[in-house]
Amino acid sequence: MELSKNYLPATVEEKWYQQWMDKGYFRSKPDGRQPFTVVIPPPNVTGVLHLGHTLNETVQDILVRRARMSGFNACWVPGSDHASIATEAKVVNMLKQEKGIEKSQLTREEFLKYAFEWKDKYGDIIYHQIKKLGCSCDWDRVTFTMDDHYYKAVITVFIDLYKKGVIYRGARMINWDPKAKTALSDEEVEYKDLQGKLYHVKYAITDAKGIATGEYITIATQRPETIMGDTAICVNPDDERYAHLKGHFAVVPLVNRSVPIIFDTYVDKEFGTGALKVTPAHDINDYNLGLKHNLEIVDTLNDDGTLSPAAVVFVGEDRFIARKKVVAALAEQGLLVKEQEYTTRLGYSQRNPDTVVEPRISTQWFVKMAEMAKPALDAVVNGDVKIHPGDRFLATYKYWMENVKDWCISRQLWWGQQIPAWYAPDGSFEVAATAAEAVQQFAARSITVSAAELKQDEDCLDTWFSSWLWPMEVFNGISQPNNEDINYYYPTSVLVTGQDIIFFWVARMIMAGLEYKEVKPFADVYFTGMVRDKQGRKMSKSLGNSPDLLEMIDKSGADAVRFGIMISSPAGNDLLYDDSSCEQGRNFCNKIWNALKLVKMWEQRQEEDNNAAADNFAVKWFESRLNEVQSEVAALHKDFRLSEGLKAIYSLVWDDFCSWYLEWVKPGFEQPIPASIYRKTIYFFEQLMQLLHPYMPFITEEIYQQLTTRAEDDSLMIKQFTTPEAPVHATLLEGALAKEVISSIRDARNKHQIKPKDPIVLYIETKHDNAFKQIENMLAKQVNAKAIHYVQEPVPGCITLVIQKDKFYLGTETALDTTAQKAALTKDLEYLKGFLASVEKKLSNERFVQNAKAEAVDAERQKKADAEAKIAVIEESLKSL
RNA sequence: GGGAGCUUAGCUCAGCUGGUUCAGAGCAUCUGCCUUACAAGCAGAGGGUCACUGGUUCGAAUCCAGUAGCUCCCACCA
Repeated sequence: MELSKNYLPATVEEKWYQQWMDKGYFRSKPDGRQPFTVVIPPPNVTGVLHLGHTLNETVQDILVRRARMSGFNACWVPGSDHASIATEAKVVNMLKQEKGIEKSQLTREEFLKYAFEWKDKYGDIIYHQIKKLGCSCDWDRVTFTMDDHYYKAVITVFIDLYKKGVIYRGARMINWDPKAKTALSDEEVEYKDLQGKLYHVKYAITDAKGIATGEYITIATQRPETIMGDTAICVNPDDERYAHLKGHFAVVPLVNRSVPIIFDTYVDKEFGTGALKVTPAHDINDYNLGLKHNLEIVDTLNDDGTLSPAAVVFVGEDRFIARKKVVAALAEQGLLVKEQEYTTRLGYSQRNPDTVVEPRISTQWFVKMAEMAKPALDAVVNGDVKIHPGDRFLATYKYWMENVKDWCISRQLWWGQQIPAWYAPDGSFEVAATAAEAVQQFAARSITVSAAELKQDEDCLDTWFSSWLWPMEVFNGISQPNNEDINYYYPTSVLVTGQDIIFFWVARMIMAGLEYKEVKPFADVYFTGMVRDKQGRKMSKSLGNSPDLLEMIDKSGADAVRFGIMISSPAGNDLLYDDSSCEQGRNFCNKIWNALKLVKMWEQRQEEDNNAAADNFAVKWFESRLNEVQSEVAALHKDFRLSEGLKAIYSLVWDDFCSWYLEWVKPGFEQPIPASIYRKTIYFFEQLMQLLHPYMPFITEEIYQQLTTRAEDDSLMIKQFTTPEAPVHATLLEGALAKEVISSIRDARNKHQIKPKDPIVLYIETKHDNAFKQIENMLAKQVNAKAIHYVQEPVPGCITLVIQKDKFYLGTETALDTTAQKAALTKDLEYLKGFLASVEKKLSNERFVQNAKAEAVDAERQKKADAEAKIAVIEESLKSL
């Protein structure tokens, strides 16, 4: 069969993925082997694969494939996350834009119907993309966080934790997203620095009887629209400026409400005016002050961020418009003292990045974290769960776990697991899986209600409250404890994820795993970096700098994309994406393809021989290089240094195999090749493809199948690695010498401008003729020599080279510049003399000889001897010039 | 305000337990080649006082301290 000029990935990739699927190679069932389990970090169900995923999935596939080829029963579970808030927002948007329906017009059931339709329509897109990438997931195990069994597991855990007293319901200051109209957890708030204004506003003072003293107190605030919610003015008790105001009151402008002046050391005398307005309903600090001083709470905002009737003025206005109006009104009444530029930090909703989060008091459900955090912290500190790379995140993890706050898990959304709390008409509630169970629980408290009277909590649970069960529930580990799968596959082997969700997800999975299985959920965590563009910016839709993955694959092939992403992504570092890396990957594929074409040309030209390979220096040299890199890659994998592993393989294939080995064993034009060498070459090629397979699965399988006829069930994907033999260093030297001789002669030719087509005559002055005689033909071809002679003394009129302890004379028709030659040799000589001097200096330093390790001293002595010998040779050559 | 990390060729990074065969790799650049596997290629080359300043040591890119710059995380100062 004629092989195409260039490698064409499209058909190859399609073909092999289908075959692997058909043969069931991705499937895993518990058996006698050791499992290697990976659960995918579930992408959002309605999302599309971006470069960040691509990096993650590629890393996972490399680990899984290598494990599968190393005797493990590899199981990679794919799936997706219902992504409560993000998906609900998308569905709401879609309904509005496509059908003109507002969410408020729908019942919960109607809305969920639309949401599931949406999921059915778009949910598979991301799986297609993962398949395109070549990922070897077990597609029979696809899990979705809203699957029935998963839903049940989440509810079970909620009820269990409630019964244990870990989950509670209460009114607390939480972060409110006025756009999504839901509570958020602290982790879902992202802070950004902003240029804002600090408004100085004066409040009239009245005495204890409410009579104006004519005095004013000036406070500073960034949020004048909240003054209607003020319930006190606070000053530092040590502040002499305000000491006389004890027992006095201040009048809140615009609403003319009288509020007490209170004293607390919390207030910084130096900041602003030293007087603080206290608005317990809209600021966490004020809330805490309010609790301490028993202040009234006046909530002046609606859930959509507009002013509520409690604000009295500007009711119904958006908070930011109200701010302007309040400022104008204050100015008009002469109460605005001044405006000051001020840099501040505002919290934004992670899922609605343009929406400023509002601190708000609200009744929500919380998980007590302190208790659960302890064992999860220990697991990481004592190395039961290892974080890679290194301990870069250990400090952060520790800090977070030691200062963890309770987790707000209720969301005022419909897309998610509905909270299993049942309220009786009197407002009391029971937590139970069903209304019927709740009725019984009420009965146990002597409250008689019927199921029909009970109302289930309207809220649903935070997405992360389902994802933290992921490593267990993908194997039904919560919904059906002790089933065969969970017992076999859990704990998983390694978790590959982005460092940005260490608290959202990683830490909480460790907590849940320890709570419900009493075993950590994974042995290793591998953090990949952020994907950035060439300018170092994060990839984002709004910047439009996120390339389309499918386009990339269409253009260069999945292998090339995988290569590009891995080669530019050192362990844990940010990935700076650049088209040129994928191009490098594509070029690499083409290189491999062409090596195949070359080798295939020899197939019909084999000539039976007497095992020439056994004695061939090129074969021996490459074999030891191969072994060396095989061991190196294995070692690198243990540390998750995948990018370095790929680099090593790349260089082995391109430089050692293609540039040196194949050139060395390549027969002349239409000449035969010794069969033993041909067989060795095929074997090497196969080994290379196997080593590379986890990184670039498609092309390696294709080459493997092309190299020779294979049995029906012979696939590189499941071919097991054999243990590499110990490297043979002796033969390495010979190869290394040959490389050096060839490169040096080529360099000399270049420097003396000898045209590539002009042959030279090569004279070799050496003590070991035999070594060179064996490689004579190859050498002649590699440096374009028409003849090789062995001499005992310098040949006049030639270019002289000294390589190790041998001398080479290049005879040429081209006119030579002896001065240049002399200059070159002199340069070498100077370097060597300098080198020798430093070695001698070191050796003459008694303290070095006494204190340094014996090997170090010996090494220096050896260096000295070598340098001296070489200097002698060069001096001799110079003389003869 | 607290913590962590980074600073090595134009760019992205290796360099583990300190020793001038460790100052490296890839990409980029330059030179010469359409040599019958590959121009998506081949053969070569140039390029860095290892951020700065001290210290430890016989010896430091490598260990320690300080300085500067960058990045990230955390934090309730209006």
